[in-house]
Amino acid sequence: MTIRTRFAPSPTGNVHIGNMRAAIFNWLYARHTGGQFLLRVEDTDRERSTPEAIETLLQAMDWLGLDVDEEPLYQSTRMDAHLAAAEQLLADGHAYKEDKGGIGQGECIIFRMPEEDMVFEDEIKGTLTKKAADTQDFVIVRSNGTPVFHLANVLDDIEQRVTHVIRGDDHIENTYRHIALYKALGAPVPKFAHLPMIINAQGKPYSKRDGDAFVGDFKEKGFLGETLFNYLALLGWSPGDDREVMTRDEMIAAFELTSCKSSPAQVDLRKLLWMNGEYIRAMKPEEFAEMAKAEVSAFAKATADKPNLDAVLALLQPRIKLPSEIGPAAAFFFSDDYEYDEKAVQKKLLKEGSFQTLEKIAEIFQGLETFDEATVDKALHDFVEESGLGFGAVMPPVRIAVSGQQSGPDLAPVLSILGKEKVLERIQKTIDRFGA
RNA sequence: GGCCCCAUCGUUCAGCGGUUAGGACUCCAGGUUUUCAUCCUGGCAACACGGGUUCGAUUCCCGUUGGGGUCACCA
Repeated sequence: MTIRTRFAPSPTGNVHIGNMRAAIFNWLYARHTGGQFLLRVEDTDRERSTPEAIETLLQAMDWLGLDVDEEPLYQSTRMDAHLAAAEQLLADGHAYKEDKGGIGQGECIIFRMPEEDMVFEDEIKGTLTKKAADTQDFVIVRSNGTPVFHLANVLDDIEQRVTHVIRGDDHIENTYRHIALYKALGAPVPKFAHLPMIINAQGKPYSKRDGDAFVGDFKEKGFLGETLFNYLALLGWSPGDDREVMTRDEMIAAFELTSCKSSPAQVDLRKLLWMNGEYIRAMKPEEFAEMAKAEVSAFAKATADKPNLDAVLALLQPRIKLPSEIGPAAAFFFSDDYEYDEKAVQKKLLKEGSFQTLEKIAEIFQGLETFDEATVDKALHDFVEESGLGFGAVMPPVRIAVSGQQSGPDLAPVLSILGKEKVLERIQKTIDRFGA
């Protein structure tokens, strides 16, 4: 039997990472078993299920690489089928009508829970049981004639021939109802796997009400889809060994429902950030350049004598964890208008001998035939040695002079990329400005 | 409150009766002969508690405590 899993979100606003994590596990399991991964959009709440929300959802899935094997099923198209099933349930004596009062008017259809105790084998949690006395009949069709979640959800899972329902463990209580529904409908009961919740920094599960942790937020902040996928996959699951940064294929190969944990996990933004850095460092230079394009577009093309962009990016790639760090780090390469970091100036530049040093360095650079990295590096080292000043007295002033910063990539390549002329110009400018 | 689920370093993932309880993130120290980042080395840091079962429990069972879920004509 081909395994079929599904992701069944209601497109009400943004999808939070708890939901998306469930989607990832469904996808991973389908891919691992060579099965199919399906999408069902539970858009029966017309108020909140807007086309924009659906578009946002689809984009988030695409960003994470969660490809589906069949056209999405839109639940709103299934209302007739849902109601027909409710009528059948009524006819079979599995449901009855009642006026429960309340705001509604008239009768709703209520499903009759079986008298027996219930038990099922959860793929993750193990044996789960419920006494008949602890279950209650529940509404499947509202008095206004619309189907309720439980009915629609089960019917659509039957329609999509879902074999494994993998969802958050906040659905455990629902599962007893759903199993009863499957049986009353005469449909095979799928396997269930209940994932532990992902909790926020306050220890509370993410929910629709949470104002943060939307998938799109992570994209906007510059996290890569691959990073979030990998990180989320590791929340509640592990390959059983010490691997953490893994390729998609490795995760697919290693994924098992039985190796999922059943205790909740908290998102650690610091580790996510670290992992993003890992993915960025692993990028091919052209991929990194593509990503950086937007970050440097503001200044990289405007300058006629701009330095080699590829060289700058090569210097930056190992140093950043988010694309947003590229712009600020690259700016001084392209603009002479860089700001001088006040603290750096105070601490490292306005020191005894700094300006004499800068003048000497300028003199030495002036005499260099070529200005490639190795030459510049040698010149710097030779000067340090001959002058007896030490690196700490030489490098910082030079760095501040050409970049305004007290930290950054290795100095020699920075100088080489800027070019002799620019470097001399900037050293002179710095002396004029602060050395008087 | 009833019912249900959960419980290893601050976080995360290992451990599935006998281990110096391991890896990763974070943090700290040192190194890679300028800084920051990377990289390398080392370090700090955990089995919630109490009973059992057992020659022996982090591991199995029960209870306590703590956390969470669920009890809708929401999904």
